[in-house]
Amino acid sequence: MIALVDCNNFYPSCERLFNPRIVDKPVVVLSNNDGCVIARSYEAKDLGIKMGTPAHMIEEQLIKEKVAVFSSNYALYGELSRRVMLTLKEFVPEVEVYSIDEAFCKLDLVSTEKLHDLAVKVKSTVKQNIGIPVSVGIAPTKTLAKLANRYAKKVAKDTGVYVADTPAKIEEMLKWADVSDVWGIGSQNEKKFKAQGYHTAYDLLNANEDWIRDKTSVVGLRLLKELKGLPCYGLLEGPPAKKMVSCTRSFGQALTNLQDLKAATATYAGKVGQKLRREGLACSVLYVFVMTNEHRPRDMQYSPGLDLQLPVATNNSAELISYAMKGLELIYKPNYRFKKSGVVASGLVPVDNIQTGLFDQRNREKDKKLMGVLDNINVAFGKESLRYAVETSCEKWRLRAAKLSPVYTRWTGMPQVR
DNA sequence: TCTGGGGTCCTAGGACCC
DNA sequence: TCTGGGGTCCTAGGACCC
Repeated sequence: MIALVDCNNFYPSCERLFNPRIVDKPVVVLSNNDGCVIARSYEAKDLGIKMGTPAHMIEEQLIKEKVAVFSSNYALYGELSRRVMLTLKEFVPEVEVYSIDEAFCKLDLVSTEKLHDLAVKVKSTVKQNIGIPVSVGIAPTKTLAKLANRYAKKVAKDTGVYVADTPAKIEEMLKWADVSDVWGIGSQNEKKFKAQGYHTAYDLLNANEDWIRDKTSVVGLRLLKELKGLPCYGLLEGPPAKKMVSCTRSFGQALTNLQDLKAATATYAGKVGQKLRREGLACSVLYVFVMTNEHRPRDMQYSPGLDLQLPVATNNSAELISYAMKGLELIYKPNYRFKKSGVVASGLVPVDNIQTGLFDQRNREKDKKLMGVLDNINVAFGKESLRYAVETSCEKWRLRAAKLSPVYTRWTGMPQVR
């Protein structure tokens, strides 16, 4: 059996933890740049605030309904997530951290009678130790466990736990679930399934496999098997090797001139370097892109990108920045209002496995030391203590984050009592 | 009237996830 | 004026090889 433990309204729950005044109030958390709503408390959901709604479109409602609004504070959420996951690992040895707010746990060693009690215990311990409410769904496969978790949240609310360990309990859940509730069925496939007359997850059990295969490829077939209780996905312990690393951002306001774009994009390239070094990886392909604002149809649109093949795989910020700048110069055209740019590294290889080039001029040992120093200084003295000149910080493109709460889990973010 | 077969690799685009 | 960011997987089709 597999459990899916999922934090309830994770980001709002994190904000509430250090701000008891908003415990019963509607809370929303905004995306980067304070753009749109990406997390809501139950109270905010009840007000009809939808996921992904642009904040500026519901500004009046937020004020009128006295909704507590926060910019996203990933440093805080990441730390609380880490603590929740540590607590889970005290109960179960095999835990797959699936995302910032959920984890699969393998429960093969737990007898059937004890599953429910264990789930209840996990839930109360996380609440007691960390302060974050979670729901637990238990079932024979990952896909069913996801569904059981949803069922626990929406139907078995009193306990927040649902154990789908018998055919009857699985059937009850499948008959309740809309096809769009199933893990792996997004909006496109929802349309296809419903047009064919499949509305609930239960309807899918008897669906024609050739049809499923034709419309949704092997992905759909696996999903079907999982719904029938035949596991296709095992527990993945430890994160799988990364295939790409990126840093892309919308700007606080549109940028037109090359210098501003360079400043922003160089910063992203530097960040990519940092991330690669943290993972012990180097990249052999670097993709750079800029984008105009597609939400402004009357603006001229131009969203080019360019792949650069690097002669020698690298994670050196200076080198990545210089390639990114070269790419940017090639794709840049004046007079467009650019809203976003980004840098994506792929062709990743472990650093100790880099093929050196015959004509390579760089002193890579020296580079490595320099990057080590750069990273250490930035860890010790805060994020951007040391950076390359081209990464000039600039109010024009800097993200908006007007409603950022403190990182309460750091010394500098501790609430003070006067 | 007739135009092989089998295979690999790469890429763009679509769909999905949180 | 204001609409997020970071990922993964699969497929079809083209290029290329022998």
